[in-house]
Amino acid sequence: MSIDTKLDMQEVSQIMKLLGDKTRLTMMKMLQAQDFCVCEFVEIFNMSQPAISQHLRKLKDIGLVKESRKKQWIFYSFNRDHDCALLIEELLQHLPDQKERLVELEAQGLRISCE
Amino acid sequence: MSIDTKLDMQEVSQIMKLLGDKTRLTMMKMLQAQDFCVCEFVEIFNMSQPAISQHLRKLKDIGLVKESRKKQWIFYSFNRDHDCALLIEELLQHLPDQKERLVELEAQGLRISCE
DNA sequence: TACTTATATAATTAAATCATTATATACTGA
DNA sequence: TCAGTATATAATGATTTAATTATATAAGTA
Repeated sequence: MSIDTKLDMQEVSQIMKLLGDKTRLTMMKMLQAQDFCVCEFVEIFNMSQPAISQHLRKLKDIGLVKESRKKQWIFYSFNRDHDCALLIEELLQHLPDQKERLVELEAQGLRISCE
Repeated sequence: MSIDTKLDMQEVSQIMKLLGDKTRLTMMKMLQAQDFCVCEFVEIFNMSQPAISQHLRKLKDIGLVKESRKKQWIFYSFNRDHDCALLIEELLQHLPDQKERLVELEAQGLRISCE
């Protein structure tokens, strides 16, 4: 049932703690589908920019997301190389996709496309 | 990939928050294999009885465990009827079994058997 | 270079969390 | 009924968490 050799209790509980916040859990669900930059999340969650930055930092510190700069924006992506990536992806499968949030963002013309 | 129709973000994040504590996560892993009573957990985790009771209460309040009295003991069991039971069981599969803890408990003669 | 936009960090505060001690409740058996 | 054991609840305090405001850094552009 698990491809990973068994994971560490300590590590998994820390990750669960991070996913125990609705904002971060939703972020991860969205990042499973595509990358987002900070300012998009600010709009999506209607939350202050530092609050968003701090959530992303926690996710980054524990290795669940990676960041990469593109032009003036910093995009965050799901880190599928993480030890617990499989566990997390399984978990996220149980959650509703957040399409409406993306649709709304696009409707407001706030989607950042960068290529 | 999921049998459950999609779960609620709010509910899942609350559950993840509960599993974000190493003691509770370990409890759930152990309860996946068999039932335990409070005093066994007190020994296993080497923690005060009220601390254990309060962890179990949180798990019970959110519906992850059920309790049943047997003689003077109260046994806790994994509630497989919970909405999120499947998700949780999947998650727990990734964790190492806690056999050593049980072995140690038995070695100390502190396992409560009740039938 | 100076201005604007995007993001990060620091300081602060309110609320939540977790363990402890003290106490109450409930069952068992003499 | 009383004593002992098992468990729950309440009160308290230390620590952590998550948001805010203020400020710093870095890139883009006129």
